[in-house]
Amino acid sequence: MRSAPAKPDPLALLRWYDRRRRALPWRARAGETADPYAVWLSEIMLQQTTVEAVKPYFAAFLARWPDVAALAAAPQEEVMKAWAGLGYYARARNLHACARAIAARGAFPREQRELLALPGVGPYTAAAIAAIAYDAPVVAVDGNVERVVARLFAIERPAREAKAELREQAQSLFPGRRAGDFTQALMDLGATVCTPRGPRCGDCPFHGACAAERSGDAEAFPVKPPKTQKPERRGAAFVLLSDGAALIRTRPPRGLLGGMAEFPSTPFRADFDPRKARAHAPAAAPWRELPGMVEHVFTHFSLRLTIFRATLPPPRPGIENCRWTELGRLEAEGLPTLMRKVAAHAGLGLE
DNA sequence: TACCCGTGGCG
DNA sequence: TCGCCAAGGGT
Repeated sequence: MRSAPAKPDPLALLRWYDRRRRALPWRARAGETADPYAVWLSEIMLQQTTVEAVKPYFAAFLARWPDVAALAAAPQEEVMKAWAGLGYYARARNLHACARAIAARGAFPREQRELLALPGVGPYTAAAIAAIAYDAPVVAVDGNVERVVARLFAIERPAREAKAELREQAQSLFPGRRAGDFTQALMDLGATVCTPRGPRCGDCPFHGACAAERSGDAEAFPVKPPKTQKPERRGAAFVLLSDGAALIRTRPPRGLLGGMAEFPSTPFRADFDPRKARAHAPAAAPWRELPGMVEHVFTHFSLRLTIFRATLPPPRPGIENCRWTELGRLEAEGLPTLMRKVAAHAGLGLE
């Protein structure tokens, strides 16, 4: 009779972490205490976002707003501009609201329940802050940890359906000390060894104690839900120029690209009718349809935009809900990537 | 509960 | 080239 498979040893993971932990700008060095502000800021930026994409934004935010009081005192518009290009703009809105809430109450809450009540802070982020900044005995479960745990225990259901089980199993691994290190160790393991594709099981501190590895196909976990096709939408954007300036406006505060600057545009729709595009133009002008389209892929649809361009002689007219921005200052407007593509397509630079 | 919400890099 | 996917949260 075969011996029972080894159980995962959490202390082996901590030993691995002590050797292989990543040095990250928001992470305290070994033995030092993390700054709650830096932990919170980084955790918000890292939501669904890669480490490399976050690094320059984190540095810029920390340099400009070195503590939560400074961020709370900033105009929301400035925060949105500084966030431009990072995506998921509701995060920036919530970040600012959260900074004001924290400044108003005087300090970061330490309790997970209070953290959870903050805007933009969900179950993962609350647990991460509690564990990393305050050493609370909780395991934060992000996509990395879900993957590690799904493999360790060969969980057959997709992560979406198995959230509760994944959290319970992750928490069951907690060794009872070094909570911040343990959570970050699981995440580092998922990011560098137990990767979505091509996991390096031979380098894993759980080698020999992982059910997915024993199955012979660790990569098959976590089980993926069936993929659905991404629909296509279309629309048009209008680039109006006059006397060295371009016409822009601010999008509504919620929804797609909420609160971000844009060139006046039609709604983006599956049933967009190009013949009616000109009816959405911000002003009467000698509009010319440019050849080609701007293509962009969002989370849940892909977009093809027709670009219209026109030039008006000075003086520049006032146009409702819009403003003129000098071409040299377009960069400082904090255009989201889609609108940077529009600018480039219209020959305004911003490649 | 499902759906909504960006972006850039990688195999 | 293109689908996949990364430290999720809000509604």
